[in-house]
Amino acid sequence: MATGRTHRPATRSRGIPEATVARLPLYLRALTALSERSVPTVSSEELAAAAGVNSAKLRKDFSYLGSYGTRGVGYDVEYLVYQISRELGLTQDWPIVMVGIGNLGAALANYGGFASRGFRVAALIDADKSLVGKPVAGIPVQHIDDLEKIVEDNGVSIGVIATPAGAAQQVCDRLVAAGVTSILNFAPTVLSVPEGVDVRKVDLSIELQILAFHEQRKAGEEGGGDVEGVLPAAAAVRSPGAAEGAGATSSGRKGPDGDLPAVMPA
Amino acid sequence: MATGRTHRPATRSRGIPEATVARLPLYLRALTALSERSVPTVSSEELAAAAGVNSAKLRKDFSYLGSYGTRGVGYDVEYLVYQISRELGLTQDWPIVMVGIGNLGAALANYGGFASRGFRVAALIDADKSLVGKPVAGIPVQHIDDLEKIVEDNGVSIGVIATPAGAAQQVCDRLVAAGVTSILNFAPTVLSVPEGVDVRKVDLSIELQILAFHEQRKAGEEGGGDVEGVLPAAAAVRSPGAAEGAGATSSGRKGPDGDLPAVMPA
DNA sequence: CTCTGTGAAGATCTTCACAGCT
DNA sequence: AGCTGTGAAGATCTTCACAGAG
Repeated sequence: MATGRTHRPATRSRGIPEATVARLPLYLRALTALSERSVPTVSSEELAAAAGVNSAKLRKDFSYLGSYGTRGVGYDVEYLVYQISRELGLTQDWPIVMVGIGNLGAALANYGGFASRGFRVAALIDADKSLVGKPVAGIPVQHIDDLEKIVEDNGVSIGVIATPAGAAQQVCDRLVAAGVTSILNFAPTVLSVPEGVDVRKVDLSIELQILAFHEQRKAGEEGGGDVEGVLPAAAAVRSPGAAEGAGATSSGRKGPDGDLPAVMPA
Repeated sequence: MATGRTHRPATRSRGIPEATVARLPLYLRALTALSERSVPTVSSEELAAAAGVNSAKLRKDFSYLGSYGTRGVGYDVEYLVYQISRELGLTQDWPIVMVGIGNLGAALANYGGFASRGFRVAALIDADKSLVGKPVAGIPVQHIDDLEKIVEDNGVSIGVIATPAGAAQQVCDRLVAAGVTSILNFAPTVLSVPEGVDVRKVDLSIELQILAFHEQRKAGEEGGGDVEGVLPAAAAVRSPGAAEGAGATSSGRKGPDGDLPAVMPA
């Protein structure tokens, strides 16, 4: 998980397992697709296949939400879409601010998925004055000097950081001070936040490194000479479904030459 | 997992837990930073703090790699950087191809983290002919018709998909057929791949939804019991912060495949 | 009979706490 | 002393397999 300053303490209240929460969006997407095709019901088997998980896991996940299925039949698509949306809090409007409008920030701003899922880009913020006023994805970029005001005026509680690594912590501190309590961090840095603030991190460098690890394992190795225990013939490979991540991984590292802002500064 | 068996993740001395592998890049980044400051050694406590994990976990993780520390002292930074790099397979060159050069693809291509170690963008590929030949991040975009040739000529085994959701599976199939065995998918779709191929997914929409879930939790139970949901009639809209919006969401219609392209179509 | 919901078993991952090297 | 390395306990997550609703 990518929760920054973890929160283990809290009372084990009526909670849905974190692993399950991480999969709900996946189910929701599959269900939405079915809904658009006017499919009325699905079995756990079918839905699981569409979401890329196994059916037992899916049924177990749903069991934490309640008994929304019908034995011998399956699940009502519309009803389930609604229940999951509600559970995820998507039945309400979430204004978000995005800080750092470089290549990545622009790509994120253009990401259609926001609007359709209860998220609304309330503001785009950057430190580069030459960008201010310029519209990106139809939204004019505002200067970072106004960050606090923007957050407060819009009642923003979720912020997205797509600045270079060096600016991330500072931006994070300001967002938190202004009232943001959930942050999605694209900068390759570990953010430290006070308790109560959630941080999820997305870093492509880490993802690539993990792939490289497995790739290395697949390709026969040369000098290494470890192998020994590997089964001949078919090497054990991770099941594709397992690659599904709770998302959030993190990191990236500095390079000899350039640092690696998650994206270009401006 | 689509069809078959779940593989027994072969338990061998060389088998590093997946959770550990996912953290190695984090440690590597922290170590690289220390290395650049010419710090000779670090204790598990210090390094753990820099990486954002607890020290017991870090020591346990390192124990899978071997005994690279010195009791009473700590770990030699340079040595550890090397060992982790080697373990992750970063001591070799990994040519990668990126398919789908829209906003996101361009952002990724410009991502400095690639070049700085192990990864090399061998080619940028897009289906849009008007983009072909145009340099992005200094690399000329090539047409997707040449995908197979490009992959083969460059010995590419890792591909990055940043196309719209609708094109992802097809691109994936072609990459795999051409020899790619590891894929980093940014398109909001579940890719199905043959056994032996690894897929990792990065999905912004999912990350935001997970944050929304936790955010909703924090918002407190100001209202009263949520529970018991009725069918999607009037969605309850509750604003998290001060101001508020009124967009109900749930199952709004939107793009073609019900989902959002990770970025502008290529 | 079909397919959900779930107790229980199994597999992983995390944390503790301390033996043992330096 | 200080700090690593690790068995063992604990917490989570996954999978099995079947009772039982429809």
